[in-house]
Amino acid sequence: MASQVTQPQVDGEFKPCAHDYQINCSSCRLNSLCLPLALESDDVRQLDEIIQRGKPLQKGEYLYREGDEFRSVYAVRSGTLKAYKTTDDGREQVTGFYFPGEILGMDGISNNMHASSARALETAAICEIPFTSLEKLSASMPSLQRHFFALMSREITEDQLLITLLSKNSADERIAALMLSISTRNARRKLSATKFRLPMSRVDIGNYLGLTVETVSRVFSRMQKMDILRVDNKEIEILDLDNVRALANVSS
Amino acid sequence: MASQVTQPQVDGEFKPCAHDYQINCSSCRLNSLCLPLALESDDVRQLDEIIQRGKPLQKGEYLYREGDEFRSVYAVRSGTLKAYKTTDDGREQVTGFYFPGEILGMDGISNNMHASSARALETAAICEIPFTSLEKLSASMPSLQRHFFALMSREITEDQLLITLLSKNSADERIAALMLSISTRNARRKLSATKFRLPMSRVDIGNYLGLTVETVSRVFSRMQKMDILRVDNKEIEILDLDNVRALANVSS
DNA sequence: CGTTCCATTGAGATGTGTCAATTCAAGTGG
DNA sequence: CCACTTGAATTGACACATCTCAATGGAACG
Repeated sequence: MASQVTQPQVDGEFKPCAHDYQINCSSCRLNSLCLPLALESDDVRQLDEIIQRGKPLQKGEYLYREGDEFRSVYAVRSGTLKAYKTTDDGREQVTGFYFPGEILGMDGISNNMHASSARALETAAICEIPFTSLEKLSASMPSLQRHFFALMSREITEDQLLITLLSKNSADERIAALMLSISTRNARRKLSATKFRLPMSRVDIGNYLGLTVETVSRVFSRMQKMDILRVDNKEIEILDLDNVRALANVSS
Repeated sequence: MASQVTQPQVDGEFKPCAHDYQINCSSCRLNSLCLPLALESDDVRQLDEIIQRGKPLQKGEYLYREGDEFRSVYAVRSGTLKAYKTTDDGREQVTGFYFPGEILGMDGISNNMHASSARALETAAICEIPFTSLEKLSASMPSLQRHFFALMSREITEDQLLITLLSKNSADERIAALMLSISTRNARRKLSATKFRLPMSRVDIGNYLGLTVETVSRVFSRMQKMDILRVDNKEIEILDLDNVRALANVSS
């Protein structure tokens, strides 16, 4: 339902990243992270043609909702989104955060219906990739097919990492792992690996990591006291990356 | 490494399910659950040709190990397997149990390397599906491509279900959910939904669900006392399926 | 400047883990 | 066939990490 409107429109608050919204894959500075990763420039052009670029999503807006018909997968161009499932008794489970260059929506393929909801944590620009077109293109473009298989496989391994985290690790370790994950993903985008702003609330963090808000808060305080992290509301500075890595104690 | 030997060989203990190990997809009684699901009979024949059927795995034997080069995905024909990751500090995390008709190994695609290990919980017959062949076939067979995308997507949604379970549910709810899952999967194979033998140990169950053996045992005892389950070592009888469903409180 | 939402901090409750002992089941060798 | 060994499962007592409930503090916004 609340998916993309195709008319581009520049938004005030979003200006800092003042790209043309009709940018194409070839010139997108994320193309080394995103779907075009494995493609020749000629293939990129074909991919480009099926991608729909809509107006940015505002904070809180839905990209798709659980139960919506599955039509497309989505690449984040700027901003951050969270994906979450709603359990039968109405509680939420955040299943992932998605940063620029990352793909979401693949859980909808199996039932032709989105298995989770996705909404913007801040203003976000999205590339919509209609799935039937992607399928057709994949059939004639082995590297794209392979790359898309790989993307889905990566989603699986990442979910398994989270499963391990939830199943085996303490609150401190979970928070450390999340900080490390965000740090790593920032670094891939050539942003600071040690200083960043969390786009999500403490509630979302707790929800994602299977902890209460209070515990999240206490862990942050504790780590601050131990000079591992500097926490100022959503601003995070990792003071001792090795220590965070040791605490997280996951390969990622 | 310890993958399939292509020479068929009938194994004594395994006799109860006395199929010809050179069975093909068309005549496999699982073909309505497995990869051939969405295929025309002509397509099934082509799929058949790329599938390698090896001699059964004995209890405890590896199908593949974490770090092995990724070459194939695998369909379970009989028996049960568990997949698990080993964390940096040497602990295990069971990420899934695989019953007949189910596919495993897809987490290896993204890095051309298996991200988890898989071993037989009991004697198990396996169909090996070389991935490069599957890719080629998929490119020319849209329904196969679509179906394989769907399978991977299902793996993702199932992992997300487990994430929710681990993050939000009590020990009782987790056990109930697992019992329900096994029950449902049994029913799909036309087996009893209420009476079955657990192929995995209490340790594996606890590991999978993020609980200690002791807790698993206590929950079983508690449920037995409440006349929800009858537990005799690995033999389980669900006495009150509705109650289990209510406890599990997951859609699955 | 008040309202609202989000984050922090404290005190006490509780579910699950830890440690330890016992029972049970399944081989194995004499 | 029985004693012995070994590994799996159960049960109990206690500890502790995290949750719950409640109050306070701070930031954002109209």
